[in-house]
Amino acid sequence: MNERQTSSGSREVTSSQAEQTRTALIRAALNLFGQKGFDGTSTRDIAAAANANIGSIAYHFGGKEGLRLACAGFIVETIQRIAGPAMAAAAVPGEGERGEAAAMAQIDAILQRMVGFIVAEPQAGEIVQFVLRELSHPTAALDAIYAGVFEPVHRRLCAIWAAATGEEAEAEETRLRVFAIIGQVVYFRIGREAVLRRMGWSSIGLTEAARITGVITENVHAIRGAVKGRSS
Amino acid sequence: MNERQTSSGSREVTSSQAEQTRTALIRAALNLFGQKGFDGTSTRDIAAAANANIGSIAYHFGGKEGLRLACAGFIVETIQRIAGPAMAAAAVPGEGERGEAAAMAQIDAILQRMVGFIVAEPQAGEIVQFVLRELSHPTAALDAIYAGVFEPVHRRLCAIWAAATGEEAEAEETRLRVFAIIGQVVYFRIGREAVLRRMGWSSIGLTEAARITGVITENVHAIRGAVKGRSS
DNA sequence: TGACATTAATCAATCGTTTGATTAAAAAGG
DNA sequence: CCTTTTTAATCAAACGATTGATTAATGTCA
Repeated sequence: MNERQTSSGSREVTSSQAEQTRTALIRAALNLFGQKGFDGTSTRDIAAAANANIGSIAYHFGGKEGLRLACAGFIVETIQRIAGPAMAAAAVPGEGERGEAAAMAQIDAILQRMVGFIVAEPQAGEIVQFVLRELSHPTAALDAIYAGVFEPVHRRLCAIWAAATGEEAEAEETRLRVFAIIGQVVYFRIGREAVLRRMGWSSIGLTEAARITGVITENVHAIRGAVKGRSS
Repeated sequence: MNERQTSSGSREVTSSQAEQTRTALIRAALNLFGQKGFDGTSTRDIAAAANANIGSIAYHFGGKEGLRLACAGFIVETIQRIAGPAMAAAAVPGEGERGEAAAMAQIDAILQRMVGFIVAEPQAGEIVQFVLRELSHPTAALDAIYAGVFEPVHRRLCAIWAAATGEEAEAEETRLRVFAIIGQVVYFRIGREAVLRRMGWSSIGLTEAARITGVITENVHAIRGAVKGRSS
């Protein structure tokens, strides 16, 4: 009942009217859920923001809960699309110090991307907010996001960190270390309001993001140095 | 209408019946707000959990919004009470390397306390959750929490960090650095669900908190070393 | 007694969902 | 090729339930 027909051959592949309605609802819901929370958002607001009818939500997604799950799917697709390239294997340039330096350079690039996206990007704010709410109140939507984003990204970062330090990628310590590094980035979004007030900033744009990236990059390099120098 | 009487002299100082109702409502609200969010919590649930009548909320706090503000006040009092001693001036034992080592030792102690409280303490979870929700959706309650907790704690940490590194306490870089350090701790609460799944943990107790503290402490020491060694 | 506190009942408003009618387009039949 | 039938999609309207707030009556102490 919910699935669009994919029947005979000669049919317009590009967004049917129904597809437009679906994506409009998802976009609106993602925005409102992130901004006012799931419970704080009414289906009427979503429908109005999407220029769709209230009944469309039940028709296309089975209800408000189904729409939330669809938002999670949209997020997974989006993140995989924009974060995939930066996380790619980078054709491991070799073992030894050459490889370590290359891995560290990749970490720098990823950090810059992460800060730019998570902290500064305005259009990504709704996604981050949505995920943060899911993290503090897990539903089935989090399962999809964890499996599609958190798990693969964290695992990849652990591998790169291992390549940069010589540690074991899946060691408990490495996994915790990577979480701590991610935390440095993410907190500037979670604690955004506190950061703005304490720093006297009115917003976090490119300039402020660059300052944040500088400090965090310096931190990560220091940590890497300590971990590496520990073996001696 | 909202204020409790503080009338004649010979009155039992210990919790009057009204005072009990007030604190019961605040405790219940704090718990439920943190668990299900402000919009997700009904005044009926709060009253039921506090064994009080629905009307009591309007009577004592003027409404649901007033109760949220009262929760913020309760949080400020609580944090100041349990975090105050650890943050205290520690009677600065002197300048030079002696002072730096002492400051670093105090940072270690504070880190351990912070992780233990923010990440592991179950009864503090509701407070953290409440604050996190306020951070992502600021109301007047956040103003109280920022002024009573965030600002003084962050400022104090900056001062201690300055004493441990020789940097300037209120420099932009120092403030950002302290935020990054706090972020390492806080993320293990925000991303709790993701951490649990990735680490294969079923909960974060004393054992897990100790592992986290170990990694973060190592990180902070590495960062301090890099910042100090930079001047050469 | 009189001010404070609690209670049950009720209010209008809003919630998510469901309904039946309507439209447009594709499928089927000859 | 034209007609008939079926299906997908949207819409306005209304549903029952729940929301925060208010009220008037009652209870409770000093």
